[in-house]
Amino acid sequence: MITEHGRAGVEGKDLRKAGLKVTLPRLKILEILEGNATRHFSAEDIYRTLLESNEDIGLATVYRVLTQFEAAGLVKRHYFEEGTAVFELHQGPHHDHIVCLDCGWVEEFVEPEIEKRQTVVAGRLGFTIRHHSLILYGHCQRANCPHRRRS
Amino acid sequence: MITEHGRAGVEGKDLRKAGLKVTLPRLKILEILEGNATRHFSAEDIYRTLLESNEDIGLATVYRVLTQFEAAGLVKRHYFEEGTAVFELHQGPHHDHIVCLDCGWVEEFVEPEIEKRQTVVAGRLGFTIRHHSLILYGHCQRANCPHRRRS
DNA sequence: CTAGTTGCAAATCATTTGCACTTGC
DNA sequence: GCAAGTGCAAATGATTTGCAACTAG
Repeated sequence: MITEHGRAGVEGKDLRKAGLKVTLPRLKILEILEGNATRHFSAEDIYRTLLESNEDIGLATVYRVLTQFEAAGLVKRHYFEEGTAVFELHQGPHHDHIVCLDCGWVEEFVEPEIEKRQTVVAGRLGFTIRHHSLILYGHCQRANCPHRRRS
Repeated sequence: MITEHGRAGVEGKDLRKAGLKVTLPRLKILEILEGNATRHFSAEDIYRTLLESNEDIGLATVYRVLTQFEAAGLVKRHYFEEGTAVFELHQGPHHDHIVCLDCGWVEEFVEPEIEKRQTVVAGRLGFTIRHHSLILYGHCQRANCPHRRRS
């Protein structure tokens, strides 16, 4: 169950393990989340992709499934600055994100020193960290990125 | 114009400087934002406080004013995980936040090494950073914090 | 069989907008 | 006086929920 991307794929058995029935909508949504180029989707993104594949799955189901996946730990939900939640398959180690303000492209990264310092800071302030959200916003250099100006 | 908190207060002249008329709603909202204990508010928080002070100011105005303040650089808008935006007077140097999952208490902190590493990471990935959002979520140790259990 | 799922429409929540009525300068 | 500002109600956009019909196990 190692996919061609070198990532462990998620499938039926994982759903069952999470106490969820293996249904077509769930499998299709998982399939999309496994994504090729992109690994970060809004509910709307997924819904649109399903429509394009001529799947008859409602937007409400997409939301319900994603929320259940999140509860089961299969998916992570992020709140980037565009106001709509973004979902990502929760596999591999923890990482943070950098988002391109021009084209929406998302890169993942890990910086151990940053992680470490977060714990130190929290301790200094008398907090016990449960999780965190670090998102960098900037401009990427991808060829197809439209360098739109924004203030 | 140094307040008793040792922070430079924002007042009428700052509004004018931003090209905004000095009106009662704007002054009242500024006053709330200057806050004592708390410095982070949702639009609803501010609206509620206004009602308690028997001010006849609509929620729509609160949103409009906060958005204008943000555009003028007087206020910063944050997206914490509760789905509603949080506003903070934009004074003093940049800082990040740590939020208590139990009581919603917000602390600010600065960690130069983290800031520095962010720039390095961005460079490594070919991004130019415009801004970032680092929020730690955990449990504080304040006496009045209700240590509610969550998963 | 039957509890868990789904699609659809209606409901909710946060935030924005249209409009006629004020008010600062 | 008049453009800018405001209150209220209605509109919007994202997400959730009620419910009757439908399937996985």
